Amino acid sequence: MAHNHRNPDETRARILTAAQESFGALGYDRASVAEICRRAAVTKGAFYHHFESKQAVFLQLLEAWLDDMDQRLRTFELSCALVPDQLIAMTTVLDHVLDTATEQLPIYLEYLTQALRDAELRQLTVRPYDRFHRRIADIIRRGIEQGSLRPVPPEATASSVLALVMGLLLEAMLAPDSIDMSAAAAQSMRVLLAGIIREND
Amino acid sequence: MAHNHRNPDETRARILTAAQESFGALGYDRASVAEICRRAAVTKGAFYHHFESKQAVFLQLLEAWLDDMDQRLRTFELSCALVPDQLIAMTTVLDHVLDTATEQLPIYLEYLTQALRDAELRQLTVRPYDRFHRRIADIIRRGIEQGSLRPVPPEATASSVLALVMGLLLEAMLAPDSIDMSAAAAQSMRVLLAGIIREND
DNA sequence: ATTCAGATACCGACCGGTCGGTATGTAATG
DNA sequence: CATTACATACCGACCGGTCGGTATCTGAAT
Repeated sequence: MAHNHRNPDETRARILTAAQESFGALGYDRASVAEICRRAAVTKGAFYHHFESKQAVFLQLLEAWLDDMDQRLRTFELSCALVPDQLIAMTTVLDHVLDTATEQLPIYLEYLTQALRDAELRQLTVRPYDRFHRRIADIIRRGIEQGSLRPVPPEATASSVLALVMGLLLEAMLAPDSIDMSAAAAQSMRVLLAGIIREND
Repeated sequence: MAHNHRNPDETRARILTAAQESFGALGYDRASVAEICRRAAVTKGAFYHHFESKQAVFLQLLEAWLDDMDQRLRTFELSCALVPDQLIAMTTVLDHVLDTATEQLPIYLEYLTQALRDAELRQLTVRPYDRFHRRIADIIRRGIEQGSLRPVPPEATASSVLALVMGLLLEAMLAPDSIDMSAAAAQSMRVLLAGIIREND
């Protein structure tokens, strides 16, 4: 091989990138460590020097992705004065998700199914989801306080919003070429908002 | 073995059931043919006598599931005079999915993830999905005609409805013990409907 | 400035085990 | 007796992970 000896950071990064590509293309089980190493132009020795196991690599990727999503959502925390506008604006996060991760999303779904079978892994996966949920519920609460939303139940409504977002994501994966995602997302959010907005005109 | 020699139909059914359980519990890749056979109290010979491959079994289960869903949705075709009531009623399909298949839900997710990667499977999955979509769009069109819905774009709104349903399904898998699913689904649908209903009171 | 010890980074052959699938046999059925 | 319906033994590919070894670097003692 002798690609660029002695650059542990870059080696690590290459392994992670290769793993992400392999997982996305083949799924967790079918993406073999050998394949990942091939793609990263790295030997198994290097792989197991930097990571404890195949699952550890996947976990790292998953956490990084969730952190990225969380950070992105946080940027919209106080972006708009009016809550409805903010929720509409947040749908643009979907654009990024689809742009950068359309290929990777299936493996995160698959991992989710595996996490559902393991109590420990489940917690790890569900916690960020709950964070999203709480964040959105807070936003809705704020909207109710400021009077831009009707007094809907915040938690249940947050569930609806999240469900809508997740569903749109699924839809985009199933029919990626059908329509403009950002428009569809904004439209859907507008429809849903129409039901909870307090009309003051 | 000598369980009940010479009952091909039952053997076939047992294999399918065992496969569904195994896939649901372990996922497609980890659910080995040997494990499926063990669970079905059947040998590999029987398995490969009745089915061409492991994937063929998987495909059969997938088609059966999609057909079942489609049939169930069809029963609501003309159940209610008013379209909003009909859409609310249709959320009860989610009850069935959750009631009878809580254990099997992961495999449904796996159906999706596999379909996302495999072109052939994708078509197979997308077609019924499109059918659902068209069905709902028709219902919405009917609602607009009968005046119970505002003149929203039917296709886009159908996407929103479907996305909401799929998202709720995902949510139920993530947090199955959190709340009553049927209530949450109906509530979400009501919120969404509030945005497209024509108020005439 | 040189040496050298120990840590770090990496190599690649190899291991036990599992996998989907097959070849071949045999017993029941019609 | 031909066909169907299984059973059993087995195959080669491949899997995640290990291990003994090597190359490269760091830093402290000389």
